[in-house]
Amino acid sequence: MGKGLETRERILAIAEASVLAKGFGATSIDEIIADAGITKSGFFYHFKDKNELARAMLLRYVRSNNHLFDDVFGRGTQLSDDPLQAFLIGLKLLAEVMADLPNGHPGCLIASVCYQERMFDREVRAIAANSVQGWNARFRATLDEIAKVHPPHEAVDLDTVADMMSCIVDGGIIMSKLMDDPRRLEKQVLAFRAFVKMLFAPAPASRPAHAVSAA
Amino acid sequence: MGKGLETRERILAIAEASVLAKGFGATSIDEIIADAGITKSGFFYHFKDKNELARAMLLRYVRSNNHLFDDVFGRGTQLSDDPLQAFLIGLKLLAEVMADLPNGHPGCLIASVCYQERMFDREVRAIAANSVQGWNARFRATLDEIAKVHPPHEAVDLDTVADMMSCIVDGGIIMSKLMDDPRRLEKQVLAFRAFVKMLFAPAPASRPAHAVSAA
DNA sequence: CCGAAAACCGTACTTCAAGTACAGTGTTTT
DNA sequence: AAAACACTGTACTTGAAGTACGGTTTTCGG
Repeated sequence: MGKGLETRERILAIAEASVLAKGFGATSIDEIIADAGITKSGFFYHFKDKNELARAMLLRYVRSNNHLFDDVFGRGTQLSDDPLQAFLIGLKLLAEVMADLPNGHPGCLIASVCYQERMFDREVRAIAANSVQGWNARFRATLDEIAKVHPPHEAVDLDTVADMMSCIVDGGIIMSKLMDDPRRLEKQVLAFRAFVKMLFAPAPASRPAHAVSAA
Repeated sequence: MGKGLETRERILAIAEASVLAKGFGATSIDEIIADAGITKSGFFYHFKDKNELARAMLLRYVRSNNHLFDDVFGRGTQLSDDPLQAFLIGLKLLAEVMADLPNGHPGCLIASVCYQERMFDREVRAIAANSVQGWNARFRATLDEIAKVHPPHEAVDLDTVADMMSCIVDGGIIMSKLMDDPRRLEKQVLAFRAFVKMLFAPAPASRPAHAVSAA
């Protein structure tokens, strides 16, 4: 990585942390440059204004999230030929990754943008919307594969189940941040996993409906 | 309502809309007072600073949300003696309310605070955390009632299922705002409803496991 | 090793919002 | 009629966003 890209990356990382902690409007350029050890001129050399910073931050975030999903669900398909088992393995791995973040999940930039939409131009909002749409389509395709082999037990819309994945993660992040308990997010992902399992897994004949109680 | 309270309420409503659209840090007092038709002095007569405004906004939001929950789930218990059916009715009503909001759900102030935590003092963050904790406890109690009558089919942690309710709503709000489609939120609530149903409802003997396909 | 492009630094400035301070005014309540 | 309430008006300080632009150092291909 060249020196220019390195500085740019440092700015983006610092800005992301600040935006997730204080919001975009309250993130000051003076603070960013102080943390990055550069001057204001240096900042504006890399980004012509705050909107360009936002665009770059978002693209960076989306790329890293895509890598994460490729990683965990790719591993899932390596470990099982059954699409349902592969997805369940991927969800378990995802939950583990979420739980292993040292200070908990720092937050979802997409959600942050969503709650400050009027601060951004159309392009930034489009990046956010398209990314989520892409993730939903990805999960929808996975669910289709599963449904081909394991017809669902309940007549639910698979698009909605695919959406649910993103909703659970975003909601789980909020919950875990609010309660200052990283494990809340892990548990939500595992609860979604249980939902998928209940929806598609063949009913085990050995376990009658009333045998298990969690109360 | 006295004249003072009326102005105060007007300020809070305008501020809430602005915070949900732009974030707390980017919400300017000048804009609020312009919309409210008062002067800056008038604003500071009601709230000594922005943190006091945040505190009042949050309390207002929590109260109105509590009323909504009391309303829909209260109606549910009126309409059925079975705790599961009552909860399912409440969820259906909640989904309807969410879908009937004219411009979609404006956003969750708790989530907004969560994504701008460093902007607020400890008290504001405590209000947010306690409120969600309260809702979780409420849903947990409901689930306990249900589990007494209908033992769950899967060994899931009921605290996590209770959390899931808030997660789905917050995630659904983000999703529907992002996609500019209010029905996304409604569908998420109904999907959670399907989850609860699958978890507790007695398996209908008339419908074998492989009879339904949504693909 | 040299020159040009890249990657900055320094200074000065304008604009705008947050928040403070405080004196004054009309209205309502007791 | 007095006091409390609900504001208005003016003036100020502080700080961040963003502009402008000239100067300096570092890097890298030829």
